[in-house]
Amino acid sequence: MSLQNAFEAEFTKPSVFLDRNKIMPHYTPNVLPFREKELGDITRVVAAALRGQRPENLFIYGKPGTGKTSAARHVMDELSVFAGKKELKIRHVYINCRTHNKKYKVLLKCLREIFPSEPDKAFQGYSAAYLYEKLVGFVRDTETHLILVLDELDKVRDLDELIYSTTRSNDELPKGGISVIGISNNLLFKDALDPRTKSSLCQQEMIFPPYNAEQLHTILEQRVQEAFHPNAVESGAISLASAIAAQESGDARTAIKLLLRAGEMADEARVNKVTDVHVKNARSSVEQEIIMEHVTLLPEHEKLVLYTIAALTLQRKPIQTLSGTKAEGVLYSGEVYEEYERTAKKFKFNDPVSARWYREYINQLEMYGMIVTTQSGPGVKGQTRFIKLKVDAQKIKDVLEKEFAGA
DNA sequence: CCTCCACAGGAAGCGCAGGAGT
DNA sequence: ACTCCTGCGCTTCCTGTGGAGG
Repeated sequence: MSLQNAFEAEFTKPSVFLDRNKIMPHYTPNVLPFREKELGDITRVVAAALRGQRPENLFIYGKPGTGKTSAARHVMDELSVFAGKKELKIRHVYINCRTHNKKYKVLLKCLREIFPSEPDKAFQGYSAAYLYEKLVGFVRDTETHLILVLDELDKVRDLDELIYSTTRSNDELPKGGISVIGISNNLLFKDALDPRTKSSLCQQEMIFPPYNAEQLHTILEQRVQEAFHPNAVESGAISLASAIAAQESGDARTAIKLLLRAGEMADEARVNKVTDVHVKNARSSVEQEIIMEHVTLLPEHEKLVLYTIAALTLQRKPIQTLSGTKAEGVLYSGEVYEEYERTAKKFKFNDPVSARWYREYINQLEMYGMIVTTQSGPGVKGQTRFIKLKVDAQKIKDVLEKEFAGA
């Protein structure tokens, strides 16, 4: 009866997973199939540092989930190991520019990586010029080849200045130097750059093409071997997952996510085999997950509108016959707006948006695929739209209720 | 047929934050 | 560091549309 039994049950609960970590989205595998050429190219560029030359800057771009980050990290890790063995002065710092989206933040992150022993607040509050001098000073004094791997480079606001700084620094450095490996998934981004920045950053450039279904299949098979128990995944499941991902974007990350969810679903159902049915269900689950992430990023009042729709949908249990026949879960545009006004007040949000803007929100929610609307045909007075929720009402309500309460 | 209803969605304009220009 | 400008979220006002009802 005790919790010990519950723990025991959890502990010994059978699972299709051998090592779940190996199939998490952020796990970097140590083999990258179909990227031999790309790995070789990156290696060739950075290998200049082994000969004491400054590697040229490299710009990598390709769609999400094509292995750009994994490839760059893999090469750099290997390079560091090799350099360590040969006692060469080569360092690299990986920085994701989504969170470090300004020159200052990049410099700061960089210094903290290089001087981890300094107290937390070191460098905080110093000017960008000071940070820059400190970094250049480090490179000069130690004659290091420093390679900055800047992921999601297009997120940096003052990129021109950042690139200019690193380029200029190399003129002041007789030995050692700073190189940049830039990574972006925005293919148009390169053309919008300042010409000087562009020529500096794109001394070398590479494109990572999307994977096709066949390649995704191989990638998944290999991951399955590491992450799942032998024979725990049917080959049909792998085929379906790779087909879905290939059709959607050639994105290895969604393919992997798909199998992860499918595995979890098999565990929940307490079966020891992952089948294509699990993958099929996982697909909608992954889609819902993406939608849920999307929901939390919506503007406040758009969330309120969506919440209202969810609440009304739940409240209207089966079929309501107030004035004729209403199909299940279908709401009038007008009644939703009225209820939304009340909801907004209930949660202490000052003045609700106008009815006009509310309609704009409805259009947006439809575009996101969270609701569908249909024109009111004969049988209803006036011209209005019927609104129907396309995602799990209870889930939406729970998530948003928690959020409103927290705020 | 005309009118009212209950909306849809276009046009203009307003206040604000952030980027460009100086 | 200052103003200027622009884009964005939103309101106000308005015209359009399809059915209900007299």
